[in-house]
Order: sequence, then structure tokens, then C-alpha cells
Amino acid sequence: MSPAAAPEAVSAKRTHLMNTAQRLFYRDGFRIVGIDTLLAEAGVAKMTLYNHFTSKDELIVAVIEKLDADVRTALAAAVEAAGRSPTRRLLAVFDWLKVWFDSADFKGCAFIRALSEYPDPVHPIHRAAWHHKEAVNVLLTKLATEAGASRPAELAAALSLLINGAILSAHATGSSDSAASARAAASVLLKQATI
Amino acid sequence: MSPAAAPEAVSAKRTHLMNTAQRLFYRDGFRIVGIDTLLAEAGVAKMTLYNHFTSKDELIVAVIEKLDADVRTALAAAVEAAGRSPTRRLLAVFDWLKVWFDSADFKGCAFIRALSEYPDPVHPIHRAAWHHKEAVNVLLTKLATEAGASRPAELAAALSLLINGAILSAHATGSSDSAASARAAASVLLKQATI
DNA sequence: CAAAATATAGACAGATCTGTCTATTTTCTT
DNA sequence: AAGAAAATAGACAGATCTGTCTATATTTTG
Repeated sequence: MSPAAAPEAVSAKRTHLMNTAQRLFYRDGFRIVGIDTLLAEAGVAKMTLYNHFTSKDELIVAVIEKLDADVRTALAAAVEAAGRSPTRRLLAVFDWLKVWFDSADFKGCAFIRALSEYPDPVHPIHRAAWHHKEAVNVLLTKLATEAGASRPAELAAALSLLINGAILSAHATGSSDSAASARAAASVLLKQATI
Repeated sequence: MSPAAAPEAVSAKRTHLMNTAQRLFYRDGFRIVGIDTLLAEAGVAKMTLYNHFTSKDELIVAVIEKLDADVRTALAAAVEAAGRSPTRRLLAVFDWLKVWFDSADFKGCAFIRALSEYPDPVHPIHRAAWHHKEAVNVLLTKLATEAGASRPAELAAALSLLINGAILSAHATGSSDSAASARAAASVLLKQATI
């Protein structure tokens, strides 16, 4: 009724475009998927895209930021579902990884792939992708603190390395074994950090 | 004199082309660097390229395989230079990482970036890149065995995750700190594995 | 219902891409 | 010095790319 009553869903077309973009970019790659392919798949006119985004790069950044929010929400939910034991909560991250690795359309990490497709560290897409990894690291630091690690930031840094390494390995091998390797290593590091 | 006397250096032009390709691909990316750009930079005719390689993809695979050999040689040398202590030899890998991260033109790992630019796991470029990571893992397993790890393959797997995670982090942050994080974690895991 | 905002199809520009072909020149080998 | 092999420049095809523009149609809003 009054202005600013309905944020509306931002725009159905915009959302649909971003969903299709996310799916195609993840399946085939950011650079290889062209605007025309995306528009045909989404069934949306070209000018609609360019009315919502000034460029393909801006669309990619928007997709990455949306995915960042979604992944963080899912990860936080997985941690919550693990109960109250700080150790279990921390290790739940690695169980969550395994489930992800075993999912049908798993093709690595969209953020890591974005970092690599846009290797210039000052590129907005590169930065947006890394921002997600930093956010996850903040969560890990919190979990490490709650688990009583003597130097939580240090433990979280190591866990981040294990996680990203495990994602890479799972992508290349098609196996989810790296989740167990990472979990086992994380468990050792956690014990060592809480002595 | 007799046939097969001189493998020749395979071909000076071919080598020069591959060197230029490696440099440009690493600097800017495999997909973004076009054949024409590469040829202009190398000062080589297009038909020379297509006489040595059937396609751009084949050139990329050749570049990756050459880089694989070079990196493995450098890594082995770094290990040898670390002396005879098995622990020192294993941890030398992480010191070598730090030097690499701090080098002027460091832009992440060409193999990881190739994996991400060609995300389809059956793509020849993806496979060639992963082959390198497997070869490094073999070296790590050997070092873990010599260091007396009870389950060397398990330790090597964890070290591989730390290494690849550290490379990603160094690329995105521009800092070599992740080498120290990975080294510290590796040290803990090694001690735990040799109790 | 009328006005304003949004979406449409599709042509278009201009650049780029990989790979092929040809005709000429340079380099190597004997 | 002569013949074979390798490299050259550059045109060319045909496809693709991002982004712009226009004129029409649809949807939303007051």
C-alpha cells in the first residue's frame, strides 16, 4: 500500500535469469557460457538482462554473491543440526562436504573455479569469490573458539586449507574420499589445539 | 651422423612457442589468451603452430605436461637440498611453497587453474592437470614413508589437501602466510602419524 | 481505462575466436 | 650447390562473442 511496502522479490525475471546463469556457469564455466546461450536457456530477452545488469561480469558477481549467501546458510544449518557438542559441530562441516561431493551434479567449487577463471586478484569476480572463502573462515574461527582451541584463528586457517584442498580433490577424482581425509586431519589438528 | 643421433631439442620453434604459451596462459588464463595473441607475442606464424600441434587444446596439454616435469624436478631438488633428515625433507616442501608464493609473478597454480577452466573431469586438459597433482602425491607418500608415518598414504593425502589449499589462499590473498599455516599443520600431522 | 514501466524479438556493430589454405621464402641437409 | 623440409605472411571461412538499438507488445500501477 504505502511505498516500499513490497520489496517485491526484487524481480521475477532477474531471479530467474540468475538461477539459470548459476546452473549453466556451474555446469560449464563462466567464460565458456555466452550471453546468448544463457538467454536462450532462460527464455528471456537480451535487453532484459542488460536492464538488470550492466555487463556479464556484473551478472556473474551477482550470481556469486547470491550463491555465497545460500552456501553460508546451508553450512550454518548443517552445523546447527549437529547438536551442541563443539567438536561435533566443527566436524559437521566435513560431513556436510562429503554429502555435497556425493551429490549428482557436483563439479567442484564455483568460487574456486571463479578464482581460477578470473586469476587477476583485483578482478571483481575474483574478489567476490574470495570473499566467500573469507566468510567461511570466519565461521570456522568461531567454531574453533567454541571448541576451545588455544589459537582459533590458526586452527581455522588450517581447516580452510583442508576444506579447499578436499573440494579440489573431489572435483578432479570424482570421489568423496577427500572429505574423510580432511575430516581425519581436522580431528587431529583440533585435538592438538585443545590440549 | 647416424640417424637418430640428434633428438635435436625437438624443435626450437616448438619450444619457443610452448615457452611463450606457458607465460601468457599463466599470466592471463588458458581460455582468454587467443592463438593470435600468442603467435604475435611469440613472433611465429600460425601454420607453424598447427604443424606442431593439431589444436589449441593439444598445445595446452603439452604446456601442462612440460610444466609438470619442470615442477617435479624443482620440487625434488628442493627436497634433496634439505639434507637427510626425513622430517626436514618433508617439511622442505612447504618452505619451497613459501618461496614460490613470494615470487614476483606468482598467480596461483597453473594446474589448479587448468582444472577450473576445464571443469569437465574427462577433458584431456583437466586430466593432464590432475595427473601432476597425483604425481606430487606419490612424492609425498614416499617422503611420509621415509619419515616413518604409520599410514603414509593417509598422511600424504592430508598433506596434498594442505598444499593445494595453501596455493589457493596465496593466490587470492597475495600473501605467503598460508605456506606457514600449512607447514605448521603438516608438522602436527607428521608428529601424530609417527607416534 | 490510461499512463508508465517492463519485457519482447531481432537486427546490428564490431570485435574476436579457431583452424585452413596458398604461395613464397628461409633454413637445413646432403 | 641442389633438393627437401620448415617457416613465413596473410587472406579466408564460419562461428562466436558482448553489448546496443529500435520498434512493438505486455504488464503493472495509479
